[in-house]
Amino acid sequence: MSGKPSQGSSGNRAARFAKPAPRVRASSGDVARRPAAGAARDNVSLAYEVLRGSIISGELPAGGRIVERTIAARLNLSRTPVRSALHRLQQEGFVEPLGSGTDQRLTVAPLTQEDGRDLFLLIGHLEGLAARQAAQLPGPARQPLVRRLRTINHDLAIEFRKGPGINRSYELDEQFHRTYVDDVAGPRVVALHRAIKPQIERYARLYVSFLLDELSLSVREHAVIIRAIGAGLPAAAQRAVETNWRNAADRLAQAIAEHGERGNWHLQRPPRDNTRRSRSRV
Amino acid sequence: MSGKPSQGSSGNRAARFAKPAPRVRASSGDVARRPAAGAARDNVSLAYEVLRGSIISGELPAGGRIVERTIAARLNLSRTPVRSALHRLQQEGFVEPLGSGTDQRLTVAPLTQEDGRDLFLLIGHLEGLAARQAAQLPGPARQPLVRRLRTINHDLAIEFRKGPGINRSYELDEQFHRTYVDDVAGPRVVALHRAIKPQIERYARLYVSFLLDELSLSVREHAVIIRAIGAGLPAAAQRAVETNWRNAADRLAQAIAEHGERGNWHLQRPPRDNTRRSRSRV
DNA sequence: CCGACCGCAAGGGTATACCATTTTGGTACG
DNA sequence: CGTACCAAAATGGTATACCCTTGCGGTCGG
Repeated sequence: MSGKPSQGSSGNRAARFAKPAPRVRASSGDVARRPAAGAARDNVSLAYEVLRGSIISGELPAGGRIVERTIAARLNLSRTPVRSALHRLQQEGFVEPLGSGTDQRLTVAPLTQEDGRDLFLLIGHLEGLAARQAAQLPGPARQPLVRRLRTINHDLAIEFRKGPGINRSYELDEQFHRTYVDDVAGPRVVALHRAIKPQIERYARLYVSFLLDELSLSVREHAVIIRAIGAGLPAAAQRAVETNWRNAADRLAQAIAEHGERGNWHLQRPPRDNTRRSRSRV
Repeated sequence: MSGKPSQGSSGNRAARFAKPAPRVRASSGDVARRPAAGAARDNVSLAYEVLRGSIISGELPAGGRIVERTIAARLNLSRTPVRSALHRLQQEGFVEPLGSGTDQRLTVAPLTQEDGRDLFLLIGHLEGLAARQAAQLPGPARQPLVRRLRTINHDLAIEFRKGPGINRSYELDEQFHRTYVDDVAGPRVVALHRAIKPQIERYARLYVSFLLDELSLSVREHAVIIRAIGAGLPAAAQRAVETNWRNAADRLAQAIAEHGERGNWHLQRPPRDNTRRSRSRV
């Protein structure tokens, strides 16, 4: 996730207009120089994805301020799509308003022990619902699913035996859970899951060591999940998934307690905005 | 609001560069007549609430098209806040895009059997999480909660004995569930609940008779919930709540099966009586 | 020396103008 | 009479200019 993804790649036509210095002065007049107004259909998605990625990766530090204009300039977009993206991120919980009521100063949501716990539990229950429904599928539809789950969990186990192959483990775990959620849950649950789950990665990245520990234990718990789904036991499947996540939540809470929280202490400032200098006049 | 003097710029490309307008700095003459620019702080909230209310009440029919400009005109706002509100509603599921891929035509989300079921189950599991946490509260904090729940459920029972006092029953049921969610669940769960729960009312309004039937049965199920929370049994509390909602979901599915779905006939055009005839030329 | 006032800049909200795309309805041609 | 093409309008996306509130720092008076 390099800092400047704006140019080229993925057909972003809007970026074709390189404008490093947003010193827009001269002609407020008109459109003549505007690159493309309604060109790209998904500039808002672009902004959304870039921002989300930056938050997840930690490039935008937890607790740090987020400024529409700055982001817009960085992405070479206007504030409008950026604003939309920020609203969405706010609703999903990646970003949260800081100031008092009327003032909507945005910040990157901090990573706290309590929030982490809520988050993990929430995901656990979302996935619990999916697992229950998976176990209720008719046999013919259930068996392929179970097979896929088994394969993934098997790979996960192998990954651990191979040693500290870090990243792939996380991805496999994610894939495991996604498998029974995306295929069987209703669109609402899937959408919710897709919106919320990535936030777990924020915590995961910070406490990798603990996470890995947790993951290796998960292999066993996954087996329980698979068995319950395979046997068509909804309650057991749900319980197994929820337990899996509850354990993870406990682990995370412990890790945070030891390592401290991030971003809960609002002091961050990117060194970039040191434009204070010009003020000495008056 | 119909005084729209600015004749569309549809065809006059030539006239565009009649105005170089290199200055425009000091005198903002042509814009000054605007009544209130940043006057109200929460026009977007206003739009959001009005729209949500209209959707819930059925004033905006399920499956009907939603048009930014129309709404904006109706509310005497510009498209910007309306757009924000619509995005939010879309994310929450009140509104959904219809057209093909790139085209983002918005419609009021239809009420289908499947969606209704998913919705009820989802809420059930969300509240199940809350109930579990409620049962895990320390005794001193749990008892007042239990007392409140008992009172509400008691009122609900009375309401039924009084006869067909319709609306209050629904409200009491809602209050019952809100009581253990808002007080004990984490902010994430509460926010989610607040965003999603109102959508249930859309279904409730359509199938009132079935809902009332269901509600009268709920009194007994609520008692089970109260007992479980009071006794501090997380698993039982969770199960009771989920069962409550699962039953409701079954009832709803049955009701929809009998009465038919609303808004699923994907055919544009709610009323056709509108002003269409500006096209008289040609 | 400390506290209150003033003023500027920062930052989010709103209105508006423009654009691209898709839909639609009509007309002309087969 | 049906179909294909064309033009207008409908509709959502984007950029931009302006507004208002708030926070912060400096200056001035007690």
